[in-house]
Amino acid sequence: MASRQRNPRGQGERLRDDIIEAASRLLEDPNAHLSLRAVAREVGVAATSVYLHFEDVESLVRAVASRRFTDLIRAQDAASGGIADPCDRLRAACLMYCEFGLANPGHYQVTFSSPLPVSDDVPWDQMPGQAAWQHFVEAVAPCIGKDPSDPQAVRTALLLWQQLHGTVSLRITRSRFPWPPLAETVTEAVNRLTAGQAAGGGP
Amino acid sequence: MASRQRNPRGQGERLRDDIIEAASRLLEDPNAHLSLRAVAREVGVAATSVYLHFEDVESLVRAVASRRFTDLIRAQDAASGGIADPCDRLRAACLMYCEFGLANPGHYQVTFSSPLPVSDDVPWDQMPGQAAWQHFVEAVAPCIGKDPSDPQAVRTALLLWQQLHGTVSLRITRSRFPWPPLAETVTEAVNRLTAGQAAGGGP
DNA sequence: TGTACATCAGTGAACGCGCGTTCACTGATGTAC
DNA sequence: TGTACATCAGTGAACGCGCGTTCACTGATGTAC
Repeated sequence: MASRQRNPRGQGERLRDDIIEAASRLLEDPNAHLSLRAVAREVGVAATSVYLHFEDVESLVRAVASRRFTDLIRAQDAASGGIADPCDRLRAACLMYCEFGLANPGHYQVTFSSPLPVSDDVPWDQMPGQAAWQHFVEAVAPCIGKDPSDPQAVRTALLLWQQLHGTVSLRITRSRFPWPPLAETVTEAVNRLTAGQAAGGGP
Repeated sequence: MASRQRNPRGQGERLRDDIIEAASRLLEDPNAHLSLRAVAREVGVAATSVYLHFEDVESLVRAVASRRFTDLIRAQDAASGGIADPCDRLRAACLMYCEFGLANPGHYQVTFSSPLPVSDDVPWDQMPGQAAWQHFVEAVAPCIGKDPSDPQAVRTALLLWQQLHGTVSLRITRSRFPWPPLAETVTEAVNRLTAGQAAGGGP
């Protein structure tokens, strides 16, 4: 904790990085209440030093969330990389989404379940999760034979996202419920929600 | 706040009720952190008096959650009461679930999004939400022509619950997302998730 | 009818703790002249 | 080559606050004899 030594001149930004990673570590615990002083302690630095890089705890949390979002995108790409069939790819990506969330419940809460404090004047398309959402729509579209800009692709992606989020979120907070195997649930959800969409008509 | 007067002899349990309702009021605000002292202040009572009825904040939260669950069941019944067609009934109940959650985001978080602190030896079927879940399965079953005990009815109910929870939870925490009208989403979700289930085969 | 005692429904002061935030300070490393 | 100054990367003491928890106490209402 106290073992940290001062960065050399010109490398002051490195503390910023250390703070984000320390906060991230503390947020691994779901139901953790992140405090500025706890983060400073974790880094091995005076409490006041956090102010040098972050205005408040909220902007720090936002920075953590942003990093974990890129992790998620990367994990999804890795999981669906070698798969040819677009629906198989989609199923793999969805399963990975859930597995990722359940393996990192604390970070999942930060990225999705918490209100993600963002000032009111930040437009939607500049928010942390925007890139991940776009990425997901692009994974859904080919499975139902649509263009990512097609409203039907967007609607299907929305339903799927809601389903996956519900799946992860409920399994985290209601761990005592007799849940069926994850892969089974995800496969069935994807099948039902994409069924009949390729033809062009609703159910 | 200080206007409260002592209950008459034999009516000591009334304070318990007041505490639950005060806590409930404070929990209307999502992202509120409930504190014992704040509850006591809200009731108009000394901080120590809360200990007379609750061991800690967690058991108090559990009591609040339990009440809000019965509200939810009642609201669903009210919404789907006069409807004959079982699928129309189900859609109405689902829509009410979402509307209820979005109208009371704080209470929704307490009942579903928080880990609902319950000691490890309480079996699932004695947990606060169990009755609501059973009730929901019974609403889903007739729409797909199954018995509530049929595994397929349970599976469908599970997917629907996950879908609804995802819908509510994401709309609460990601209010800036360009969400489509709620009724549209719910209708489409129910249709897709129940489609083809009556016949007896999966997709 | 009187009185001692028990019970009930709370109160109020005090404690130590971690928190966010402020303020003036420090000490190493560069830069101008 | 020396020296004054500026900048950088932090530090450390202090503040007031709300919190959970403890402890002994209070004062009205009943009950036994």
